[in-house]
This record gives sequence, C-alpha cells and structure tokens, in this order.
Amino acid sequence: MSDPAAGTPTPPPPSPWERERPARTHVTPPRAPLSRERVVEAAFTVLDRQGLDGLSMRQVAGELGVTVSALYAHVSSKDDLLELMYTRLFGGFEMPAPDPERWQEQVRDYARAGRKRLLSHRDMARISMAHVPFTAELLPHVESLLAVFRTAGLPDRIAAEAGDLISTYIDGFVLEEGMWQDRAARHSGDASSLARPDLGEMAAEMQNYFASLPPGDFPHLRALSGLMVTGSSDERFDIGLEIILRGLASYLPDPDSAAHTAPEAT
Amino acid sequence: MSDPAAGTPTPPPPSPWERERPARTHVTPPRAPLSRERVVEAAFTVLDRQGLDGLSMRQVAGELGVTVSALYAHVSSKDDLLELMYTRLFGGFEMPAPDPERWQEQVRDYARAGRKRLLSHRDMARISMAHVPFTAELLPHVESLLAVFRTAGLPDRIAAEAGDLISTYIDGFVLEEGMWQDRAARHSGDASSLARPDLGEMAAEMQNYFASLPPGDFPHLRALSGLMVTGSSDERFDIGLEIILRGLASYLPDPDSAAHTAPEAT
DNA sequence: ACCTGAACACCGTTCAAGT
DNA sequence: ACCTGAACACCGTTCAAGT
Repeated sequence: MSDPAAGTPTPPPPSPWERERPARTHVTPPRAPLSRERVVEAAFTVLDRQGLDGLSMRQVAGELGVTVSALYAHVSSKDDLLELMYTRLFGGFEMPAPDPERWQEQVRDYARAGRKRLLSHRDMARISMAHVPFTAELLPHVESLLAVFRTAGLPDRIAAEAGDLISTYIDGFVLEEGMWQDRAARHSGDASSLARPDLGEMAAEMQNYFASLPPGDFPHLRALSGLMVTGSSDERFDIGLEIILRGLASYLPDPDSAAHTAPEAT
Repeated sequence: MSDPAAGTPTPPPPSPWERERPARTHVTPPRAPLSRERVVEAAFTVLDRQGLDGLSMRQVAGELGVTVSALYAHVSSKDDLLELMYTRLFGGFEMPAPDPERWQEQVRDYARAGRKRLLSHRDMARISMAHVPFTAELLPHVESLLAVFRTAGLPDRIAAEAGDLISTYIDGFVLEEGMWQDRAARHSGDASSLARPDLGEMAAEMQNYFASLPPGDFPHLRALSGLMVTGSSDERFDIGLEIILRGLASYLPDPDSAAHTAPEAT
C-alpha cells in the first residue's frame, strides 16, 4: 500500500492490437510550446466542463489557444487522445504485493481506488468502458490483480475471469452514477445548477414514483424502492463488491472461508 | 417459461425522469407512409450495417428514402430514437414466475436471454449501457427479477443490488465481446472481411503476445493467457455469471445452499 | 397532415502554405 | 520544426415553404 512499485514490473513491449502512435521525434525541450501532455491536460479540462459529448478537438484546441490542426502534430486522432486520457487516469495506480491472508481486502481497496479515479473526472467511466487494459502501461496492473487472485488460491479459470468481472463492475457502477447525476442536472435548473446537481431531490422523486405504482402490479419494486434509492452510493458500491467477493471466495479450496467476509483465523 | 405474460403486469405511468415524447396524434392508418416503427426498423438496419458510430439521422433517412427533417415528425431527437431501439430490443422479454426452488436457474436463463438479445444487433450493448430500465415498458421486467431474488429468500438490501449487478454484467460482457470483434475486423482485411471478423486469429495473436512477455515480470498473465483467450465466450459468460450467483447464494439463510450450484434437495 | 429544401452551428481530418 | 487557414465531407436540429 505504501510501496507503489511493489508488484508492478516494467511495462512490456506494445501489443499487436494497440493503435501505433507516431514515435516522439525527440525529448521535449524545457518548456514545450505544445506537447502531447499539454493536449491531454486540456482535454481533461474540457471534459470536466462540457462532458464527453462536448469534448471536441476544436474545444481542446480552443482551450490551448491554438488551431485544431495543430493538435494533430501531437496526437494522431481523437481516439488516440481518448486512449491517452484513459491510460493517464490509471497511471501510477498503486498495486499491492499479493497477500493470501488479506486478498479480499486487497481487492476491495483496488475496486474503491478505481472508482475514486473514475469519479475524479466527468464521464470518465464512459471512456474507460470503451477501452481494454491490455496496453503496455496498464498490463502490470492486470498482472498484479491476477496475482492477488491466484495467490489467494482461486482456480485458474476463476481467476482468469475475476479481473474482468471486477473491472466491469467498477466501470458499470460509476457509469450509472454519472447517468443519474446528468439526469438530475438536466432535471433541475436546466443549465443553472449544473455544478451541484441535486441528487437528493432526484432520489426523492424516484421514490415517489415507485411509491405511486399500483401495489398489486409492483409489490417488490415498491418494497425495495427505499433501498434502491436511499443509502449512499458508497454503500451500494460496497454491497455489489461484496457479492462478487463472496462468489469468488466460494471457489477457495478451504470450505471454512467460503461464505464469510473475514477469514482472519485460518 | 412458456407463458410470456406470467409475472409481467401492466406497464406503469411514465416516470418523471423519462424524456416526454409527443403524444401520437392518432392511431396509424393501415399502411403508414412513415411511422415511429418504420424509423426504428430502419435505424436497426443502419446500425447493423454501419455500427453505432455510423448511425446518423441522415443515414436512417436515406434508408427510408426520405429527407432528414421528415424523421423529426416521428421521433423527437436522436436520443429519443436510441431509447426506442433500447426499449424495442427488450420488449416482450419472457419473465418467469418466481420459483424459490429454481431461482439460480431462472437468473441464468434471464442473463443468457439478455445477452442473446444484445448480440442480435451490432453495438447494442453500447446503447443498452447508456440507458436505465426504469421506463414504463421495462419496469415489469425489473419487478420480475426482483421477485425472483426476494422469493428466493435474499435479504432486501442484497436483492435491491442484485438486479443492477446482473444487468451491468450482461451489458459489460457483451460490450467487450463487441470490442474484440471490432478490433479483429479492423485488424484483418481493413474493410474486406468485415462480415466474419477472424476472432480465432485475433485470439492466437493475443496468446502469442502474452507468451512473449518477460516471464519474470508477468508470470500470472502468462499462466492464464490460455484461459483468458481460449474457450468460447459462452463458457466465459457462464463462469462470471456463476461467480455472481454463488455470491448471492451466500446470503441465503440456509447455509446448505450457500456455496453449491444445485440446491435441489431442500 | 406530411414531407422537402435550405440553413445554422457544429463535427474529425487533411494539407498546402506560411514563419 | 511547428503552427495557420482553408477546405472536405460529414453531423443534429430547426423552420418556412410546398402539396
């Protein structure tokens, strides 16, 4: 946890399915007039202000006080830019050295940290969802996660699937969080209160809607409406995560640790 | 299973967060010159041919032999059209009457059927991911799924999360399937063999890549590369599904059925 | 009642031309 | 070596005008 380099070996050569980027001509001078990094930075600024649908090459250029065509000297396409943003978001992600005694805790930390990064920029989950972490920069993270699963004692075919499952869960959950925020923003002051979209008001309205359903037709939805709406997103995230962790734990050879959260005494 | 109406009560009134659609002026005449349905149909045709990125209002209009602006008499926006496609894809979805003895089987059937529908049109998972099933037409399905979980005996706070978790898994899995297909299509004949993207060749190349990694740095990735690539998508889908089902089962009051797949003898 | 045509304000990407 | 300006082929959406 306090050792960022632990479990993260050197990046591998580029994989054959990676979009090849034009090799940097040479090392950037002290204060570059425009660089790949500055373009990515500006793109994040535009993303946070306008959302993914408002993120255009022209907007990024405008943010940098430059013509659109100037961007294409540093970035080969918009897709390339999005991939750079995805890679930069997860760059320097701390991965733990696998500890069989604490594997569930480690996966929990990993998932929470991933969600936190996705939440740090608007619509980032939508960008993440469109990419696969098998790039040179991100492969060490995949390796470390697999290490945690295998060291814990999970069968290989389960461990191979677990990484995907967890990543999909994180992306999907944050994506949905963002959708509710967008909805709440559009719902209240149209464009005025876009800063703090009243999520509580949205939740209340949803709950009213569920409560207004014909009781005979939607008994379960009515009964659970409180739970589906109330409660922080953090709690809901942890519950889904726990379901997955318990499912994984059920594949451990030791039956004692199968259906319990804290396998401290082994 | 053979009774489509079972467990699917009448649709509720429109929820407050649904985009309001202009009310249909009146019932469509015998052979409509252009209708909401025909627009949606044409949109599916364009989607399958060009993918989501190539799905434009102009393309849909062209498919119908009509001007772009003509579409806006039947569909209020492109977003509206996408929502109609999403709703139509899952319309008439068969939901089972909840049976506590077979809840896992029922969830499995639901998930497989959902994946099948998503696979029936190109890029459909991307569209599905961007929507929430709380529309009037889809709410009965959510209700039925919650019914299965609650009747099985799952605690309410688990049941409330389970539906989301399963849906996210289905969407996310199929989304990734589509990404590999796109990659394989781009990778082989650029635009020639777009019909049958050689997925096997892609898998082989991926496996070669993993095998070429420095063994010291990526031991787990190397060890699992076979499992992560080989094996049909169907099997991989079922494994992830099984992990979730086992996790859910671990919350059942009866410990006997906690970590087993077939709780026949209760 | 239903569709057309033209327009508006945008896109991503390319490329000759400037400095 | 790095950026500009203009152009190309597109977008979603609106609206007066036709029939």
